[in-house]
Amino acid sequence: MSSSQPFITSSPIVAGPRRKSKFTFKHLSLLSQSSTSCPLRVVAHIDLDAFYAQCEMIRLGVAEDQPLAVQQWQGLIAVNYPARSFGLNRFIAIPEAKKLCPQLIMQHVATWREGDDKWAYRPDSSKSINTDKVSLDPYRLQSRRILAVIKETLPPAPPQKVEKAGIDEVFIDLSEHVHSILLERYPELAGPPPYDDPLENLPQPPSTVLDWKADALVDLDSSQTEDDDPDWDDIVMLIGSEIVRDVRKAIREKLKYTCSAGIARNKMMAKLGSGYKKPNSQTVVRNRAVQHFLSDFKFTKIRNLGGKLGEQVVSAFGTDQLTELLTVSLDQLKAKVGDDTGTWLYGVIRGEDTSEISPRTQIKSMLSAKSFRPSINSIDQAEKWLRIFVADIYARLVEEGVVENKRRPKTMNLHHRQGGQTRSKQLPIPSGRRIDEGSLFDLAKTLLGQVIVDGRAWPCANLSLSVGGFEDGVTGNRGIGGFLVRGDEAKTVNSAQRLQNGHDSTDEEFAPRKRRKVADDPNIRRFFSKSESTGEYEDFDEDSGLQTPEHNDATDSGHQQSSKPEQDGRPKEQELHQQQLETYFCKACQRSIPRSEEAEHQDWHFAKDLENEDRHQTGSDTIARPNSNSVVRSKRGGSGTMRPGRGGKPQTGQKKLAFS
DNA sequence: GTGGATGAG
DNA sequence: CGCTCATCCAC
Repeated sequence: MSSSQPFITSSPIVAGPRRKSKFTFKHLSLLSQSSTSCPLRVVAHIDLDAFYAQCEMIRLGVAEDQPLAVQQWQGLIAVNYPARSFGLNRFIAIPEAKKLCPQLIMQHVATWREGDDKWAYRPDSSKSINTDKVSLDPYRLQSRRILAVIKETLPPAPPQKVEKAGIDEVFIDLSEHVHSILLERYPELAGPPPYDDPLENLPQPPSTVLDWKADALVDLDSSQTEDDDPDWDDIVMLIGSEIVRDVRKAIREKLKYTCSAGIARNKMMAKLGSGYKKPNSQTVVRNRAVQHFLSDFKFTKIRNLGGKLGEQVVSAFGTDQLTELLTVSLDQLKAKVGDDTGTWLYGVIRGEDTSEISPRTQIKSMLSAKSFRPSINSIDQAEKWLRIFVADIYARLVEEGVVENKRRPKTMNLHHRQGGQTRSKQLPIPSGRRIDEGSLFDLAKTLLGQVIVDGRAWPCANLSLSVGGFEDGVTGNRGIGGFLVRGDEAKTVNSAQRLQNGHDSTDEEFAPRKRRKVADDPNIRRFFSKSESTGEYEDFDEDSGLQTPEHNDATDSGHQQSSKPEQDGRPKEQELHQQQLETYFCKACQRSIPRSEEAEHQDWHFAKDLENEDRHQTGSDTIARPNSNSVVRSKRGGSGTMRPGRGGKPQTGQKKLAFS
């Protein structure tokens, strides 16, 4: 804990130049609404340290100071921090890595293998590139567990503004939470503004020492040191930092993972902040430090400027230094990259970013793909891989709650690459019918046929299968029996859609399912439990949609077994079948329940699950709607802020009114 | 809605 | 690097 020095110290407040805060009661109100244009906004970015490597360390029970890397075929895809101190990184060749760090532990990722119906960690996987495809499922599972801990650590009040930005990172909008803590702590802010004028400035904060604990603080520009008194924007950052510290602590204590975090006024700055000091540290970027902090970066490090757009800007202005771009006028920027992108760029290099934290934690598509080292040359070969892709995707669909009709993908897509050419075809997944491996595989085969009809399809260097267009299943939760169904377009459930006894079977309906909604993720309870799939393409029994082939319960301790890196015999098929008749497998509990107790058990869940809805966000709709990144800030003159266009082509930004 | 491209991790 | 995911755009 090399704590850094507090940056803001007490100022004895004698006839300060300013008796009032520069923020107003209106700003405070905007904070409570998580307005993206609020100057007191607090956003956090949390990033797991070398995530895949940590997953493997924890799974295998490797000591924290042991160098470990995660291997995929002949490359490394993650390197933990102890290993990095030997000079290792992701792009280093394996013999090189061993030379630099002889004690390096290398763990290959889990793989799917033809003829097997589960992914597994296999001792020979790195030599099996021709028969295996990698599975990231273990990491997805861990990611869900972590997300769940984050959510349960934060106030429950829906909507929780947590955005999953990747398998190992999230953004959190802390504004509302910070606001409530602020009012508790400083009751003088709670009253109505003087003269009931929201534009009245807030009182100045008490000039106490701000205790930043162990947080890293971004240095101030030397030109800014005079304006020393803490204002409310400093206080809210401090509160945000305390919250984030609690979240990180919970992740650490409950799941053993370390992470780094950034706390700042918006997503961009929070993200830059989380990368400032790693591993296992958090960094506060106070508003007064933004410019100085940014000046150290190449603008190509900023999100959306890492690719062709960034290159375009570099070549247009002959520099990759952010500071130099600051001297470029808005009009010049617009002239080079278009109006919208130019406007976006002008703001972003000044630390402005009004993009929303969209409280979405669920994926929109899933994909299973493989590059073929020697290319493949026949339909036969292609179909073998399709079989594996389908098994992979189906297992993940099960995790998504698809068999319980919680969510459902609408389309399937097949991509095919031959040489430089990539072509794809897509088809709707027939509605009204249960999704199973057999139907998915048939669809995939159809797509394959469509892709290879015209033109040369061989040799094929890459195939990828994806499903997408997920629709929410039933989200409602009324109904004494807990029986719910969903029509194709039903987004919510009302009494008319509710069935008496759970088995109406119009052709257009999916098989009605009992409700079994678990917070977000039924699978998070089991550490590295394998996802299931039958491996065969037979239908489930119509009334046993909830059941899954039994897991091997031997490792189910709710926690990792450091002793068992490798898996694990699974039940024999016959036993499986027998078991399925007498029990059903409750994914929420991760255990088998006797048929006789099924109804009661379901009802118990039903009653239990009336909390967390991740669905409809009412949104802070005063300003912007979910997914709209664009909010106009009208500080003076009011310039629009928009997303950058793609490929240098600006896209229309939508404008929303702001305050002030 | 479809298919390609860009971008991030 | 190889694999996943998301978003946007022209059609």
